[in-house]
Amino acid sequence: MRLNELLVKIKNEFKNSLTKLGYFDENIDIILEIPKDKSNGDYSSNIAMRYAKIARKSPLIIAKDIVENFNKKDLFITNIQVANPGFININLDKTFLLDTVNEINKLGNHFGELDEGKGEHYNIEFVSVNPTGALHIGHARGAAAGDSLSRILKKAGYKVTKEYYVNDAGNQIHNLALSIDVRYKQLFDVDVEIPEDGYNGPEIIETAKKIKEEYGDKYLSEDGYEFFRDYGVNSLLDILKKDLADFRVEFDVWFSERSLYQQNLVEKTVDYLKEHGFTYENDGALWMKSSEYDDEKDRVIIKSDGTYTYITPDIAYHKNKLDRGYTKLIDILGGDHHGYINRLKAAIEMVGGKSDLLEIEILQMVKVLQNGVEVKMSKRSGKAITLGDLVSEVGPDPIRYFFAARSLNTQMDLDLDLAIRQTNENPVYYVQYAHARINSIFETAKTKGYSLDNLPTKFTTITGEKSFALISQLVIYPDVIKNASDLRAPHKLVNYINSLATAFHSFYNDEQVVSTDHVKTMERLAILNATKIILKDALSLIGVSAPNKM
RNA sequence: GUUUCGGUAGCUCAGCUGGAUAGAGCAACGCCCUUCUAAGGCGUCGGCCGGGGGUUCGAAUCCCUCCCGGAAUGCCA
Repeated sequence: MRLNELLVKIKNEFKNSLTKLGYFDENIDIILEIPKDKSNGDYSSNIAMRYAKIARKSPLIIAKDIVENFNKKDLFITNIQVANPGFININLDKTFLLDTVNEINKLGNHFGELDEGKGEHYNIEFVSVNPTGALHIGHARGAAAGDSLSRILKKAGYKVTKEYYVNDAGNQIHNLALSIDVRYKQLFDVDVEIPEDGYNGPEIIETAKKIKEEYGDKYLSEDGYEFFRDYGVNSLLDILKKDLADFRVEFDVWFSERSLYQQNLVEKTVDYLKEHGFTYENDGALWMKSSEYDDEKDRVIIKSDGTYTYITPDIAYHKNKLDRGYTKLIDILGGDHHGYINRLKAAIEMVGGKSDLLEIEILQMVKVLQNGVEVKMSKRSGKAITLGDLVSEVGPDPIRYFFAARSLNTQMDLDLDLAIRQTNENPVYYVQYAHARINSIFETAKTKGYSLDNLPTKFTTITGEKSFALISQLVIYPDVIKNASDLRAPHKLVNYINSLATAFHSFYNDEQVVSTDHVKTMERLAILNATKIILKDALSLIGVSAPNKM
């Protein structure tokens, strides 16, 4: 029997006991939680306190009554008792927990997979940075968050499509083309300057150089605007893809904004809005009535000069996503986009979707510090610290871990000096070290003639407090997945990984694993094998590697 | 002004779907390597949980209000 089944049975027995007492009320959930302090038992219920009002008795008396009517038979309960001010604390037969070790060793990295998303297909859009320059550190947070969240949702049983919306049409691409044009001409000593809204990043110069190498001075004499634009988009997209891949972030779909125009989807969407009476003209522009759907005001979708605003193709894009049949759209956007939420949701409703089909997760800004001073990130100026540089310097692990460790809606400071430092000040090494240490124990065991092939499934020598502290961490892994998935909170997983690593390190200092006692050694190896599986799997969900050696 | 995120240990942050003495990492200090990796363990120090009201048996957590900081408030993207 699995732990979850046992907990359900225990809850049922609480229900029985309450029914016998004549208190039971369906509206009050019976909750079992794991107390912070182990001396309060393995599980604890506040049920007596919650019934105090209904029963009109003191929680302590109710708790006593519940316990007296509680039938412990076949519930693996070694102790059940009442504590002030009315908690009911339960201790489970410790050996029961050991079954989870067997389950992990049997299922491997499939342990913790849930069945939450039956029939659901999520589309999760993130990064979606314009292809006008390299990714900088600020963008890395979105990449890390979206990717980690996707992995967690998949683990929880959801079907997930990761998507990047490529803004390859519109004004910024126009500026990109002009910027490349200037850089190209400068390579031939033509006296031209980057326009005011142009891009100054080194990638632009690199792109111009590549064009010069391949095509020589061809575009000095003929107009290269369209060529520069298309070449630039492709070239910069390649850079983005590589930087993301190095950061262990891959996308299933790269969706081109321009493809919307090619299929007339933007025009059709505008027509749809017009036909359904969601628009009106004013001051020579076309407005949508978003204020009728929780947006603070109406928004222009066709400017008086006849061009679209930023949101117009984006509405067509989101309609397209809905048409593709996803059951939920998750957009991960930067903190500067929060004013965008309501107008996009309004638009979703106008094109026929329910507003809760679209879920927008806002990432707060990252303040980057170097030598204790804030560094401003700007793609226009080209002065930003790029993700690619950072990853090639320290690898993806510290950065992925750092971003995953914070909840999405906290404004965080990134201390570059600390991120780069490869010492114990950097918390990622603490958890990776746990994994490497386990592997090292396995190596030692092998040289002493032990094999991991036939791990024991019965345990007779596991008694230490640290052992059970470690095992109880393993046991809750599926709950952590569910929680992180439900709350869209990758950092919950990081907290867990940390606790697991702590439990292991503590165990390590307390128990000698490899010894001449065959039974003791094999049983400990079995627990560590399970620990290693979970550590590695949990780290993989946040895109961090689990090295065997450090 | 409005919207929104935040204010918890010296620093960076968890805890916020109400629970038992408020946690972690780093920093500081002290112990622990003839035995599986000391990037480790164990311990000490450190807190009006921004202020004030309220709800509750119980509030860092929920409600109201005020203060402080960031972000957004474009026919930019």
